[in-house]
Amino acid sequence: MDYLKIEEKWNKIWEETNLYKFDPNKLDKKFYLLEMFSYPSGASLHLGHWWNFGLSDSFGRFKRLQGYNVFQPMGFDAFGLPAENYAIKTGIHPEDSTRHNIELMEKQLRKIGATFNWEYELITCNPDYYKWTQWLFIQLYKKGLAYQKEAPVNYCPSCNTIIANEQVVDGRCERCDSEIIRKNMKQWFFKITDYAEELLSGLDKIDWPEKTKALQRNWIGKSVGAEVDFELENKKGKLTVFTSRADTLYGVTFLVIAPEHKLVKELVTPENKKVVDEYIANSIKKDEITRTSTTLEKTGVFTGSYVINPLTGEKVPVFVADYVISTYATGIVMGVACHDERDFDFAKKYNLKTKQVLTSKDGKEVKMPYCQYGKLVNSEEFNGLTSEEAKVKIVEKLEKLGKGRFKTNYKLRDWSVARQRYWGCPIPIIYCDHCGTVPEDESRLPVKLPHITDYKPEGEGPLGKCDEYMHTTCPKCGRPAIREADTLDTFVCSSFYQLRYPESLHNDKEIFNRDYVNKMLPVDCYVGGVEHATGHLLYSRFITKFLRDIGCLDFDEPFQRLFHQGMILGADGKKMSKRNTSKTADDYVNKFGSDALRLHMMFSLKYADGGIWDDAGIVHMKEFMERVERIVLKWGKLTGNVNNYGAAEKDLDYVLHNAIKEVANGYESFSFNTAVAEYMKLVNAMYKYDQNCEQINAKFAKDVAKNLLILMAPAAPHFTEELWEQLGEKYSIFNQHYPVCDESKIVLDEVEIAVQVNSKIVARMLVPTSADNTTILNIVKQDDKVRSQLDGKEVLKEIVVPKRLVNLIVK
RNA sequence: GCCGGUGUGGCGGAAUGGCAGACGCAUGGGACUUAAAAUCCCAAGUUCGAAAGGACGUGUGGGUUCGACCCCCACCACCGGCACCA
Repeated sequence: MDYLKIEEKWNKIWEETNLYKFDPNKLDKKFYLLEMFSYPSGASLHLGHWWNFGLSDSFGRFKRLQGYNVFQPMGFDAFGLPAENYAIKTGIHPEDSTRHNIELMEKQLRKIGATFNWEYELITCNPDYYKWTQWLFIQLYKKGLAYQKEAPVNYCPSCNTIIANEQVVDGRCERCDSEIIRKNMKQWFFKITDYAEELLSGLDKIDWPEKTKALQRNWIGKSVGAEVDFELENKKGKLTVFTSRADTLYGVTFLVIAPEHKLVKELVTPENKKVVDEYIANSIKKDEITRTSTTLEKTGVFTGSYVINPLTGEKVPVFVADYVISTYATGIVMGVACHDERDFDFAKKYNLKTKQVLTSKDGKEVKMPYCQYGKLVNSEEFNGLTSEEAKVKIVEKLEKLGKGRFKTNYKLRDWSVARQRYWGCPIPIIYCDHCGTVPEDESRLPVKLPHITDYKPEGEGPLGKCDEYMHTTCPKCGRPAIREADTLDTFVCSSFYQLRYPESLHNDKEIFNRDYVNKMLPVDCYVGGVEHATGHLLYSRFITKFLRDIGCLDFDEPFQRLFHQGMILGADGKKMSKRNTSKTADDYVNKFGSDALRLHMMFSLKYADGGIWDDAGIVHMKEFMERVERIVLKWGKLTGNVNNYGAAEKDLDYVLHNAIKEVANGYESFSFNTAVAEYMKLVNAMYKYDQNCEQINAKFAKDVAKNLLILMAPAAPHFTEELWEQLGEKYSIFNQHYPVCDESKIVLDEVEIAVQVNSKIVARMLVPTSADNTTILNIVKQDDKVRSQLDGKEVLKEIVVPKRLVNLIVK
């Protein structure tokens, strides 16, 4: 078989006959399968793309055979730094290079022969798409969820832009590996923190890998505790701390405030000012150099001020120390030297007072610092309570005194969305001298990104240099006004694309139709890498919940099921790239065909784990296909009139129906390797039957051959379609229905059981599958070998595991 | 440090608590052939044994169970994430 020819042939026919067209009117059995769309980077498609798109496509084809109306759209996340950096490197305008790359990638993606619904293609840099990105921004702005504030941001001096927390890896830029600087800048944020609790609790109702849920939980970082107010000693005012260990409140011997905290200035007494200023200057510098080191010794300086413990009335000194983070909770921490590791180190270093307020629950002596829960001591009326009890009782008392309250904190920060770059979605905000900050009028959307030539990033949005873009009129008062020069983080663009896909064709009136989106979503299965766990996957959930709250849709979660593929790696164990693969996907396709490549990928590595690419087996996959071809063509054209259904037929039927069951299980769980193994087992059994039967039951054999083709269709689409035609069957194999497993065929009449006496196997025998436990025991006990083992001894206990094993325990 | 995951032959990898290593690669052998290629078949965890057969085997140590790769406890190694989060 000429694989290249048949691939070309069927790709063409499938396209011309619209075989995979999604029917928007048949939604009762729709299946929305989505693969994370990709950046149109300049490189040509490599094996990793085949791995990602080809294999999830096989899953889609399997669902199609099961009778689902599969919706599997494809598109491009076309804005953003990679596309722009590539453009800067090559000197070609981002728009031109992006369009060119999309064209190139699209052509190659089509070659995979995947059943993508290209007619729904989305490209995020198209005005008819980013119109809705801007619309979304405006809705968030109207609800107060898009806002500007002066905030410390991660600034990459090489890319000349602010980047999100998620894009900082070990204090470095994930793109260019430069050291990140912390800077205070006026920035646009989305208030994702408003949804922290729901983003957390929603995880319980979706079918996602535990790993990913754990990552998000960790990232959201819920911490239940209390706020406690400490009055200043000699002045009016108070310092509020957050603690999850209110049970240790009686043990507070100092307070620590973050160097960047606003109140530091007020706390510093004149005689301490010089030291404190120096310390702050130092720690801010340290921030830039080694922010992430946890082994760093705890340092700090005394401010000169004291506060009063609200319960004990004790005077407590206040320190500035950079082990306290200004952006988490209140930025002030109570120091309990005896019951916190860090506070202990700090107190020891500066010779501060310590006070033990906890002992172990069982009264054993404890070693300092004792950080576990225990029993309270030195805590007045709370003595004797457990930590768990005291955490509640103490805060209740503080509430009565008006000096504290229960409080829950989250590590999650608001989402920084502005980028000082050119190639992104323009922020639809206008600054008017009379009206202030005004969102663009929705009727004037999209705010088009101008085609400019000087797009090099220089710390401020390059759009600022484009007068025609910047100067506009205020949508409120009509007077001249200035536009926002920044563009949006691409994660904004990709936070709702799954909602827009179903209607990308025809709805230019609204972001999507409410009824229709409710029927099409959530996405039934979302496939993509785990690297987006705390980025895209969290943002999409947030935006979905927001759109629900403003009445655009009625569901809570965008992706019902999520599956992460593993990554396919080069010979050096590193991410696949041109450098570490000597052969491209095209090389393999040309030599063995795309079906063989796909089958080999499915079989040789676990989809969930990935691993190092090894092409050694691919030639054998081609041989396997030839093996299939020979037997299928032989059996499919048999004309004998033997109608016997004997032991051989029964055996083969067993293998077939077992395969029907296991192949389905394999696809459902993305265990493609075991699905392919089942094909091989079935083919082996067919050859055996072919050899061992003098006369072949032609009708039966034909049926097995056809079933094999249908089972294999998702894994080798062109190949099976061609054979299907050669058998004279009607176009197309993908209109067939996945065979039904006849359970009765995979139950054997007789089953071998092992008889154990005291856990030692003494005999093996055949018993009817239908026999119940009593019958089996009777048969067993009559057996000579068993009787001799029992030797008249009394049976204490009989265990019968149907179909497998009998165990007699004797005295 | 905390959270999550993984650990099975020379290799990729299978096993609702029930004959561990399916299926395949690499390996060895056989049939067909003048020969080779192609094709088809067989063997194969380790170890002792000529063989029949036995012993040991799923990172380590315990436990539950008639029975554990699988469940529980402790530990080790590797991978991933978070990391001074109060």
